[in-house]
This record gives sequence, structure tokens and C-alpha cells, in this order.
Amino acid sequence: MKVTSFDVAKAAGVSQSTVSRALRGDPSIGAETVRRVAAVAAELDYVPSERARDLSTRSTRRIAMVVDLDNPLWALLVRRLYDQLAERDYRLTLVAGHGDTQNIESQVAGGGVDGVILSTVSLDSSLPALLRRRGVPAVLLHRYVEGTELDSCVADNRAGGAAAARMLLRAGHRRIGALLGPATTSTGRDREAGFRGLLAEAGVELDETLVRYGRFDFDHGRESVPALMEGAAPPTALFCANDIIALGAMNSAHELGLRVPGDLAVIGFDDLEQAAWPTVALSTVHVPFDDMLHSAVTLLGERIGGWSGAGRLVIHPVTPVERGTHGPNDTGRSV
Amino acid sequence: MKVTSFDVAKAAGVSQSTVSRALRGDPSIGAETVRRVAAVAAELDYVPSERARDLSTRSTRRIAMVVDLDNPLWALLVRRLYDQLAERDYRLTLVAGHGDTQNIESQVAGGGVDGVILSTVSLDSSLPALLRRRGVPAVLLHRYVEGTELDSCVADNRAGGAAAARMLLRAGHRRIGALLGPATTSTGRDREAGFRGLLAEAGVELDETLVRYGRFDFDHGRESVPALMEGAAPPTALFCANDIIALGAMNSAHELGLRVPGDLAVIGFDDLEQAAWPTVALSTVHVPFDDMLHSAVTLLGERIGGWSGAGRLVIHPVTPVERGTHGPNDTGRSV
DNA sequence: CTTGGTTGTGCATACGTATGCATTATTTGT
DNA sequence: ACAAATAATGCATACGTATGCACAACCAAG
Repeated sequence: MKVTSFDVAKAAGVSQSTVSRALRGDPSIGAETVRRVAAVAAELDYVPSERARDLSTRSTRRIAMVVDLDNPLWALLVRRLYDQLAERDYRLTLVAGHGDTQNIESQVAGGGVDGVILSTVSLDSSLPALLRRRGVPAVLLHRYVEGTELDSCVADNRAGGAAAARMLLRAGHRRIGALLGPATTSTGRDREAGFRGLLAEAGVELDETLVRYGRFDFDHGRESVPALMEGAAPPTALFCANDIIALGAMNSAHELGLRVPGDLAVIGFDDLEQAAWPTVALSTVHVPFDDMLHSAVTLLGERIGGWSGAGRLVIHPVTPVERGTHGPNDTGRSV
Repeated sequence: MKVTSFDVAKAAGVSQSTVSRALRGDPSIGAETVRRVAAVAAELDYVPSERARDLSTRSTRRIAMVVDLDNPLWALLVRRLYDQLAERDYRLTLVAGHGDTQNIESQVAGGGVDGVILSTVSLDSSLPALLRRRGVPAVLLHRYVEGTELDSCVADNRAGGAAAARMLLRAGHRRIGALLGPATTSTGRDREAGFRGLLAEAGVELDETLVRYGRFDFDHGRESVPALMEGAAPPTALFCANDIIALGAMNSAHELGLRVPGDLAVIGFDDLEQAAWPTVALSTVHVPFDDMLHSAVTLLGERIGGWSGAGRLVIHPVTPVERGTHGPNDTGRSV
């Protein structure tokens, strides 16, 4: 039924190995033979079996990306990653971090992919160790795990947290709240550390009743704001650990009839496309995802190429972006 | 280096075939043997080679989804599709529709995937024909191509276009503009046809100078509005062929200092998550993507199972969603 | 005319699992 | 106690490509 390289070989009057070599551009095959084989292959509508090739070459030219599909950020990452990989002739397979561990492990360690990009591991995940043990090339993206020997590409989240705090302080805010990310992720911790660090440095006290931890999602922002604003001494500004949380917060503020930033200033982190939309104009911290992905793919490529050495950590600089949501309070509510 | 089923066999004192059967739960293997083999396999940290299995079984348990990564809608589709496939123990590989044809074809027809979901084909794409010729199970999602024999799952775009028009008419609009999608897609055409059809039925003339065709993206909306509103007789309402276009239009209106819907009413199509956000409150037409994906996966599963028959077309009903952007004009500008 | 080098092809086998069929051990029926 | 049925396992091979090595043909140099 299906046409194989043997069929092509027979029709072209050569051996199967010659067909394989001719079609793959092996220089040891005569020009005339290459032409004939190519003609016959086209004639028979022959397409090499990817499955057989994968087994024979011990490579699939496929990369798995482990992501959290509930976090809208992944769409941005995947879109860019896809092109980066395509340039190097790699395919992309998606693996959701929320699946059962067993399943995830078999997907990344069963030889079905040449490498793995991890963008969703929490600090205590067993995945990095597994990948190392099995010798599967892997890179951590947007996260890192201490003690692992894997390469990591991250943004300078600590500096970004500090930059966000600085923006709010400059706008005159002193009573500042924070909607932070999960403490189980390096991203969450670093952004928090940078933010707290700068406030402390500036001698501004952070009221812990105005600090909430939660997931990196819309609902965290949306559900936290009402409680915060109904307190006795509500904040005049809110640091959100990423843009999604910030968008949730802004929407909640809108529902409560609060003006942003007049009644409540908001600042995010990531600089999603939406943040730049006129109707949003979210002040945030720009993360160079393109650069991060580029490094990640480069590092992964080196590992796949056989490079073995200590795990490297590439930290990408971030840039504060002043838009319209971090401005001063105009209610006199501030200290 | 890598541990194979032969290694496990030797260590357990059985043959390779017994290992294979034991680990896959073949009932013809004795309980005691299964136990011993499983123990040894765990001991040796054995993981079956996916590549070898793929070749041997002529199946990869992998589905390719061909999408347009520039359209934010794909993120929503993929997220849901992933879970649907996971339930049936299938993996997901992404294929960008914007890549070069050669590459796309080899990805879907090289035997690397068990089936294909096409969500980005234009009406003249050669992909459906290719897949049929090679006998690769495939389903069209959110699009259809006339004359193809593939199964298709779509929304009732025609009815949706009509519903949108009806909402605008009920709010009193008579001078209506439209930002339509590409005429090369069934989605674009059907939504347009439904919209035009209902206006004609209601005896309302559509001024062709207020109609613009473009891509299903943010910029289409954002760039079209200024030109439309600067004309001699600007529209009081705008039908956008999808929510992304509508969001672009709303942002543009915001930049021009126009109130929505007071100065310009806007209506979208798809009902993305964002449309329901309080700050957006976009009136739109709900498309049941979950249901569509469910049918698509079901149909595809049947095809993979060997079912062969005429191409089926499943049309899913849509629901108008009245939010805050389609209301009446309050400037007296209307006819 | 011989030797050594080059070029182009074929042979044989590896990749690691799944599975049809034959084989042996065990149980059941009479 | 013997034939027949059943249960458990091993043997051999298929899946379709890539590739190391041997080989044949041809050519140039001595």
C-alpha cells in the first residue's frame, strides 16, 4: 500500500541504500543517478517514513515544550519559539505541565523528542532531575531551579521588581500593596525579593496585610482587589507580579468604580502585547522574551550537539515601561 | 548505554517478547512473570523507546494541528484541544500554517502523526487534497472547503452574522459599517453573507464605502476605524468579523476620543475570554469552541479507527451575547 | 602493464519494539 | 491413565530507513 524506498529502488533500478543516499543529497552518489531517483520518487509520490527515520537516526528533530496552558503567557512564548525552532528544522510538541507526572515523564523521557524546554517547573519539580539522569538535553526557560545542572534562561526578575517599586515611589506612592506570584516559582520569588528589597532600601514599609500570594492568573488580580480596597487603610498603588494579574486587578477596580491610577495605581510585569493597547496602557516591566527564547534554543542546540558541562544561567536585562497606570494618587488618601 | 527491553529480558530471565507483553498488560502472561518483569524494569529504570514503538505499531499517538500562530484565537483552541486529546492518550504537535508548503506537507504526510486537524486552510489550499490522497485522517476545524471529502466542524457563521446585524438594528442603528475577514476563508465569507443577508432582509442598505476586508487581526480593526470615521458620513455602528478585530476597533476609537457605544457601537464574533472582561464588555456572538473541538476529535478518532465514508459537516449553533458595546448612538448622527 | 587512488553502488545490518505462530507445561474430562 | 484443551512462553520476523564496509569500474602515474 504505502510506497517505501524499496519500491523507489526497484523502479529506478538501484538499491535501497542508493535511494536513501540520493534523496538525502549524499555526495557519493552520481549526478545522473540522483536525477533518476528523484524523478522516480516524485513519480511514485514517495515520502520517507518519519517513523523509520526517527528510529534509525536516533533523533526526531522534535522539541517538547512543557508549559502551563492556563497561563496566557504561554501563547506568546510558543508563537516565538515555533519560529526559532523552525529555523533550525525542529518541530514543536506541546506538553502541559498540569498533566499527571507519569504521563509527562514518558513524553519527555521516552525518546520521542530530542530536547525539552521547561517553562513551568516549580522549584520542587522532579522533572529536571529526571531529564539529567536520562541524559535528555533540556533548558529551563523563565524559571530556574537551584542545584540543578540544567541550563537556564531567565529575565532579571529581581531588578525588575526593584524597577517597578521605584516607578511607584517616584509617582509619590507610599502605601503600596502587592499581588505576588506563587512562592514555589523562582519567578515569583525573585520579583518579590526585588520589590521588597527596594522598598526596604528606600525606607518605605510594606504593610503585610496588603500583600497577597496567588497564581499568575487573571482571577488572582480580580479577586484580591476588593478585599484589599475594603480595608481600613487601602493602598494607593498595587504591584502585580505579572501583567495578567494586573489586568485582573484593573478590571476589578473598574467594577468597583475606581479610577486607575487616580484611585489605585497598578503596575505589571512582562509587557504583554495587550499592555500596550491604548485602552489598557499598563505600566509594566518589559521582559525580552525573544532574546530569552533565542538563548534557550541556542543553549539547547549546544546540548543536543553533545556539549556537556556545568549548567549555565543566562540572565536577561529588563526595562521599565512607563505608561498610564502607575501615576500619582489624586484623592489625598496617601500618607 | 540506553537500556532496552532486551536488557530487561536478560535480567529477568525471560525473552524480549515476554517483556514487551508483560509491560503492556497482555493477559497471556502469567501474573508472577508480570510482577517480576515490572520489578526488574523499574530497577533498571527502563522506559520503552517511543521511536521503536512508533515504527513497529505504525502509529505515533500524535496529532498535528495546523494553525495560524498570528491569530490569538489559536491559543484558545490549542488549550482546549490539548485536554481533549490527552483524554484519549494523544499528543499534540503544532504546525504553523505560515511555514513553507513543502515543510508543512512533510510534517503532516510523513507518517509522523496519526491525524491532522486543520484550522487555517484557505479555500484554495492544497492541503486537504494532499491528505486525502495519502490517506491521512484529517478534520477541518472552524473552516471548510467545498468539494473536499474531509470532515468539517464549524460554527453557524451565517446565522451568527445575521444575529449580529439584528442586534445592531434593534439598537436603532441604520448606518452600519463592517470590518470583514479574508474572503478566502469560509469563516470570513459566511459571516459576511449572514450579515449582509439580514440587512437586506430588513431593507437596510449597506454603504460599501463603510466595508473593509482584512485579516482577522488587531491591526485590521485599529487601522480601519480612523479612515471610516473621518469620512463625510461615518457609521454609528461597526460589525467586526471577529473579536480581535473588534478589540482593535475599540482601541482605535479610544485613541480618537470616541465613546463606545455612544459615538460608535461595536460588535464582535467569537466571544473570547477578554470580551467578558468588565473593562471590555464586548457584545459579540458566542462560538462554542469546546463543542466544536469535541466533535472534531470525535470525528477524527473515527477516521483513525478506519471509518471511511463521505465527508461530514457538523455545524454548531451560535448565541448572540449582549454586553455593553452595541447600544444606541446618542449623538443624533444616525439617520 | 602494474599499482594506487578515486568514484559510484550494493550488501548487510542496526535501530528497539510488537506480534503471529510454534512450542512446552499444565489442567481438564472421560 | 490418556487424549484434548488451555495457559504461558519463546522464536522469528516485520516495521522502513540510514550507514559502515566491501566491491567494482575506471583513471592517472610510474
